[in-house]
Amino acid sequence: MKNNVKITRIKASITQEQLARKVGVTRQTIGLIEKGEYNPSLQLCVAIAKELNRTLDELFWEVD
Amino acid sequence: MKNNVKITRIKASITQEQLARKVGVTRQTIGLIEKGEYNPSLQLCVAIAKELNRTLDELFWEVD
DNA sequence: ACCTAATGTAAGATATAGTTTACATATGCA
DNA sequence: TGCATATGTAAACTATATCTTACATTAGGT
Repeated sequence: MKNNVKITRIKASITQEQLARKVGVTRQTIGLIEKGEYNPSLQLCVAIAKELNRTLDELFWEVD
Repeated sequence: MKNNVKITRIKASITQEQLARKVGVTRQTIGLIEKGEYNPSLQLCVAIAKELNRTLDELFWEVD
């Protein structure tokens, strides 16, 4: 479940905590997704993408 | 959780059962995803997209 | 009308995403 | 050095995606 969330979030200059609040999950959940240790729900992926002004493909499609 | 899975699957001329087997879930799961009643995992979305020769965005991004 | 394949749907069980709480560590700044 | 913010991580809990089994319905073909 590798993805571009971490690099994109850092470019956007927001913390895990801020992103988590915006998309309605906890900081830990964002941390685990960034590490690729979770298989997040589609709904959450969409929320994260919108918050970071990206699309699903940009964050989650064929990373690596 | 509206999406383009059903229309894309039908265009590809395969049944729910066939798609389900290919991506490793049951027919019921595909049926509920097509109805928009599930919030599928990213992993499953990716598997479905690849099987239907589409990307995440084409099947799940800003449908409607 | 009959038969078959495809789909809709529902109840109970299981796996795992996501939460909560808590503590440790790293980093920048006064 | 000391403090505050950001992040890593872990255990126990809760919510829900997904499975299993089962039956009903629909549509196409003969």
